Amino acid sequence: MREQKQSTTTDAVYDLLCKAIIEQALQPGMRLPEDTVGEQFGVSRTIVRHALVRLETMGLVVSRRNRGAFVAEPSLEEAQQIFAVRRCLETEVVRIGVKTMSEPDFEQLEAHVRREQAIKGKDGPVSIRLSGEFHILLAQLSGNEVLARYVTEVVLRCSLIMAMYAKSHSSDCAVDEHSQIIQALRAANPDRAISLMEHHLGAVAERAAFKKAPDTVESILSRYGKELAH
Amino acid sequence: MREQKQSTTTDAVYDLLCKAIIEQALQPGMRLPEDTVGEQFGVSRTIVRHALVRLETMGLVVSRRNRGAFVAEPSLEEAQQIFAVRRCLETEVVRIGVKTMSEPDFEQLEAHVRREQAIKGKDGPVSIRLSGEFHILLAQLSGNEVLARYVTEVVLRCSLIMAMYAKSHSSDCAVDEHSQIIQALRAANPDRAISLMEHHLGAVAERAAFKKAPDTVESILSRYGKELAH
DNA sequence: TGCAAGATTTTTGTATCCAATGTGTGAATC
DNA sequence: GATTCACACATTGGATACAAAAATCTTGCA
Repeated sequence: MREQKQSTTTDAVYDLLCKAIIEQALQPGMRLPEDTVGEQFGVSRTIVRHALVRLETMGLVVSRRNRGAFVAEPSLEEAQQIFAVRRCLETEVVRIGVKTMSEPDFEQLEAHVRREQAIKGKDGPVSIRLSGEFHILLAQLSGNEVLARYVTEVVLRCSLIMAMYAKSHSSDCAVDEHSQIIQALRAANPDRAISLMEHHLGAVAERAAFKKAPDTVESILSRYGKELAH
Repeated sequence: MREQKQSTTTDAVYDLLCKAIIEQALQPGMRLPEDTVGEQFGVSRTIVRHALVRLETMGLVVSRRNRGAFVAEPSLEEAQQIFAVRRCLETEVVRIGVKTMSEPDFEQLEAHVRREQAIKGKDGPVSIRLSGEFHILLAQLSGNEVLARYVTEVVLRCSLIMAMYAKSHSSDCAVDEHSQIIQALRAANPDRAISLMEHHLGAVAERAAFKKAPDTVESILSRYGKELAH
């Protein structure tokens, strides 16, 4: 999910936490006490803190002073903003992609889509993660590493949003759309690739925007529950 | 430059280092030993490390394992990539801005431009910083906080790039262009605003791309100097 | 019984300490 | 005299320890 150079302990903890959040093992609003996490992974708080700092700058956790870190609970407004940025960035990805990508890249993407199809409908959270990783891979293959980093960030945050708001991630059409995007890229058809991407992201955003009620109320209550309950 | 809520010591150190790098007080390639920085600011290495982690995720410093942190020296290729992302993001800023921004926002921007004009030509590094802060302010006024955060990042990195590659930052035209962008926004003319922004960033990127020789060779030599000198 | 104020406990913020790794210098050998 | 190896030094990676702040629990009082 990240660069492989010389992974330090911090990187490992970061990756694990990241994955756990995306796969909803750690749910939005959940507290992340430093020593609890540290004990679980067998590392000291120092490491955990570093990982949490990185997760915070990414927007996957928020931390309040002297209160600790919590898994982020993006509001609907924030979600809209993230989707807007994502649309903007990914449009750029395909714009570059049609010019720079070649056959091996397409094959790599298709291999990924096959993996998505294999797990389709079986494991929701993993399905969401794989779906996101398609976009991350696409961004990486564009060759612009800076762009890829930002896309990685917004995609991860979108995964969190989907986990929060989309009741059941019906990823059926999504996988198909991924294939179509690859085809448009292979055909070096920028307009079609861009419009497909826009449509695809629009669909994803809509799925998120409508099914909001149940999970959200609960998670908000979990924050203010003490005051409201009395 | 960042959120004001409850700034911890780490935030303060981060801000100072950030500013120092942007204003070229800390030049590209310069080492940042943790305890040296810590002594200067009167804090322990722990704090400095956290600040450095954040600066690294932002791309302003790079750190090599067991070697320490260095002020980043973006390559020309990296610079191109950053500019591409910046163009993409800032285009989105004005696209949103023409729809959401109102008179008070324009006045705030104009006030900033006046500050830019006041210092024009006097203090190069500060001029670069102010020039960048115009774009950051613009992004913040767009209302999309996520977008604003990314714009902040790329603008800061661009400032570093300008510091490295642009021999003398002739900000004369830049300030004018800022004013023109405000006018286009006020006239709610998206096409003109976007094209102005594109042109403006294109000009900035070009200034960076052409004047590369002297500073770069020097800074590269400073890294490999030991081997080459013998 | 309900509220409030203080004490306790938990958890973060920060500093210091030890170990591991990389760098540079210097001596020994070819 | 040049090259290579080894040892000492400096600096980071990581863990532990201490202090401060927040949350919780308890107890006293109305």
